[in-house]
Amino acid sequence: MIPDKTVERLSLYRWLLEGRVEPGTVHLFSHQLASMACVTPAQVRRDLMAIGYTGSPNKGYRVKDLSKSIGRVIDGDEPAQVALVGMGNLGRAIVSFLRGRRSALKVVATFDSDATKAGRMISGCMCYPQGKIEEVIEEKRISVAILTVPAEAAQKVADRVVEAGVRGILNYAPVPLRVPEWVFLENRDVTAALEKVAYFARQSAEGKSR
Amino acid sequence: MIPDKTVERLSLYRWLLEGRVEPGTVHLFSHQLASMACVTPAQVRRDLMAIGYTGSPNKGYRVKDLSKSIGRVIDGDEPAQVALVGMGNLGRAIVSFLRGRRSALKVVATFDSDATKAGRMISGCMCYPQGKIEEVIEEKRISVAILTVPAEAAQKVADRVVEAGVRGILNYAPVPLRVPEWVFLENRDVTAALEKVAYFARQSAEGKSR
DNA sequence: TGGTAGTTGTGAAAACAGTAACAGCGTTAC
DNA sequence: GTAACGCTGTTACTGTTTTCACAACTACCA
Repeated sequence: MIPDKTVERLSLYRWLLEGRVEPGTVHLFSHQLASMACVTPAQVRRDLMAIGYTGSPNKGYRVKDLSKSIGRVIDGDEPAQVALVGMGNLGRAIVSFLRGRRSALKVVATFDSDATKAGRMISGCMCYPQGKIEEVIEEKRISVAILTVPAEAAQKVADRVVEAGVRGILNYAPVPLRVPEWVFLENRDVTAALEKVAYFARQSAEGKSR
Repeated sequence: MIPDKTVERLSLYRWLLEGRVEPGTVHLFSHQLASMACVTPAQVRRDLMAIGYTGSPNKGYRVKDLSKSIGRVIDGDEPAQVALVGMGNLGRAIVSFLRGRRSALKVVATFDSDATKAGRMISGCMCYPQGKIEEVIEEKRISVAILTVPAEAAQKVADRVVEAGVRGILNYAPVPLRVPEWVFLENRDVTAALEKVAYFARQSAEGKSR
C-alpha cells in the first residue's frame, strides 16, 4: 500500500510532467523533478520506488513513461465517478474548478437541498435533489463524494453516501465525521487550516524579532 | 514548538468547546472531547499537554478555561490580519465562508487582477487592485495570505506578498510554491486531494471484493 | 580500453506522530 | 478512616515518513 503523502506527491509529479516540462524533453533527472515540485531529490526517488517505476542512471526518467506509470497506479483501470453534495458558493467553485482540469476524475452528479436547484445544470453539472442521493449514487456507481454542506448536515449526508456505496469522502464541512473504517476520509476544514497558518506565521515573526 | 497536526486539532477542540457541548456543561473528560473530535482520548491528552493546560483527575477539563487556553496559544495576543488574493469563484466562497464564522482571524483585504472589481466591497470585504498588494499589506500589517489565483499567477503573487511582509500562506492554487524557509506554507490543492481520496477509495473497494 | 562524472535504487538512520501503559491523585462509597 | 475507582499527565513504545549515504550502473571521454 502506497502511503498517503506519496500519493499526493505522485499526483503533483504527473501534473508537472504533463505540461510543465520544457517541450521536447524526453528524459528528466530526479533533481529536476524535485526542483519543480519543491521537494528533495531523495524524496522523488523514494516516491517512484513506491510505484515500482525505474529510471536509468545517467539518463533519468522518461517523461511519458513515468507519467503513464503514475496514472496506472493512481487512476487504476477505469476513472472514479465523483459526486458533490452541497451546491453553495464553495460547491459551485469546486465543480467549475474541476471541470477546467484534465483529470481522470469526473464529477458526474451534484446534489442540493434547495429544491429549486434540482433538475438543472449548474456549473456544467446536473444537480439532483438531495432525496435522490442513494438512487443516483448507486445507478452511476459513484465511489467518491465531496461534501460542501453546512456543518449541521454533514454527518447525515456522510451516512447516506456511505450507505449508498461511497468509499472515499473529501470533506469541506468544518466538522469531524464519523465513518466506517473502510471509508477513506480527508478533511479540508478551511478555518483549521487558516488558524494553523496564522499560528506558524506568528511563530516565525516572533522568532525573527527575537 | 507545537507540532503541525496538533495545532490543527487544537483548533478543532476549541470549536467543539465553543458551542458543541451540552449547554451548561462545566467539566469534560478527555474521552468525551475525543469522541466529539473523532480521535482517541490519549491523543487529546497529549495535545493538551503540548499547550501546558492541565485538568483535574476525576473532574476532567473546565470547558471555558480550556477554550481560553487554546485561544491564548493559537491566537496569541492580537488576532492576525489576513488577505486573500484572487476573487474568483473559490476566493469569494472562502471569504464569505470565513465571514460567517466567529474567529480571531479577519480577512481585512482582498485583491483581484480584474480592475473592474477594484474599490468595491465584494462578499463583504474591500477588494483592491493587484497593484496595491504591497501598499495595503504593509499598511494593514497583514501577516497571512490566502491564494486563490490561477496557477500561472501563483508564484509571482507569492513572491510579492512575502516581500511585503507576509509570514504564512494558505495556497489553493494547484502549483507548488517556492518561499523562503521562514514563511509557513500550506498547500490545499483540490485536485491532489481528490485523486488521493479516489485512490484510497479504490483500494478499499478492491480489498473488499478480494 | 580504462577512468571519471553523474545518476539511480535502496538499506540504515533519524525525525516525527500516534498508541499504550501506568503511576499518582482526587473523589466516592462504605 | 480507608479502600476502590476512574481520570489525568507522562513516559516508553510502535509505526510511519523523511533524510542520509553509498554501492552499482551507464555514458562519455581521452
